[in-house]
Amino acid sequence: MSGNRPSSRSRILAAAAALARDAGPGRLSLDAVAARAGVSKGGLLYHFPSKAALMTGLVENYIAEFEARLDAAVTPDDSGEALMKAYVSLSLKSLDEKHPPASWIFSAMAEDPDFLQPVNEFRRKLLQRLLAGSADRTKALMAYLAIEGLHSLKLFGSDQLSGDDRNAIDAYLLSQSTEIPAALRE
Amino acid sequence: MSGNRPSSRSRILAAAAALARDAGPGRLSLDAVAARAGVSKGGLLYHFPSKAALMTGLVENYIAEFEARLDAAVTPDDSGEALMKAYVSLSLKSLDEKHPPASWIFSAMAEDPDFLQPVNEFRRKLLQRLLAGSADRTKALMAYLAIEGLHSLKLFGSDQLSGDDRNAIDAYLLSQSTEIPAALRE
DNA sequence: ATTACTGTACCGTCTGGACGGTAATGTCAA
DNA sequence: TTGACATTACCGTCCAGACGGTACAGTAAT
Repeated sequence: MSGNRPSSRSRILAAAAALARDAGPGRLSLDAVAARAGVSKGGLLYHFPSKAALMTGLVENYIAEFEARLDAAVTPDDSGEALMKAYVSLSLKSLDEKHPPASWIFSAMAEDPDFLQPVNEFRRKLLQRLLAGSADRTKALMAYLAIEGLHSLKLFGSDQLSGDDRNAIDAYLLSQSTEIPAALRE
Repeated sequence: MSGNRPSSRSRILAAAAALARDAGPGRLSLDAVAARAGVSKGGLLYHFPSKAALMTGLVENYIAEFEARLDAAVTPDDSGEALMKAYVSLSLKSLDEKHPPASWIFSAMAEDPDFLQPVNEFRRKLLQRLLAGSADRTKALMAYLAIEGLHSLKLFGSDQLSGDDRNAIDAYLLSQSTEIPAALRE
């Protein structure tokens, strides 16, 4: 779907994401995005004929990128647990990136919650795969939910966790996803 | 701060929350809120002189209500673990209510992320109390994060968890928060 | 007289989006 | 080789509508 143009289209997407982060989710106007991307409004509308199309583009871009990163980390020797490990470390790592998580989500949500449907479906399937390959379903679920919680905290800009606590959780999550016997703990 | 008027003020708050849920976070206009609350726009602005005041009202109302429910469930025999137990069961229960979580959060976020600062601070203090009274800090953190994750899923309208999985998580979380020795599991 | 509104009219700003250009590049037949 | 047309990738302007907020006159209960 997405071509190999490094230029305007992807610059617009990046500008939209950055703007949602910096200016607040409700300030994501086409004018502002165009200005930030160094494109005229007409130019923006050429690539994304409506604001809805921009949002869809953001969503699809996010899913594609996440999927690619996950696939790159796992390679089809897919041992079930390997996927979980990749997911955990990828998610944890993405939390600390300079453009942390998908803050444009709020903009999409504000525009219309339905835009997130593809994301939800993608995550649903992912969780399915994660659970299918896990020795302890409840533990896997807990790990998934905890990561979701970490993302949520970050997304809402809260500063609830101390660095030590965050490290402890990271270590716990990573160790959980690597254990082989799943019966001898502590 | 909030008085004992059962009438317009609280009706407006309820209408705003309902509208954010039904019409989408971005459709929360003063006109729409006034109409839904059965109040004229002038009347709305009498109680909340600006949209910002409305948002602040929503936030304060939420915190006050949550705090009251938590206090009601725990009574100052505060055994540390008792608070965690109350928090877990209260959170789990609130997930299944007909007006599930605070969906107006997205509206506040869209308006200005700073509106959520009081919420974040409240949660931060709560987490501190939760962790202070816990035997196993990492476990407590995991429980908190998992609940956060559950809320996040609900908030984003995703349908990722099957009923069985949700039940398993509920049971696990509840059992975790009730255990006394914290060493014999399974 | 004060409180708690209702109702109407209005204003300035912002926003999505439609629209009409236009310059550069490519395609293709004569 | 050249002229005719098509496509791509934009630019800049304009507009109708929505929105937050103001102003103010009126009303009904306390």
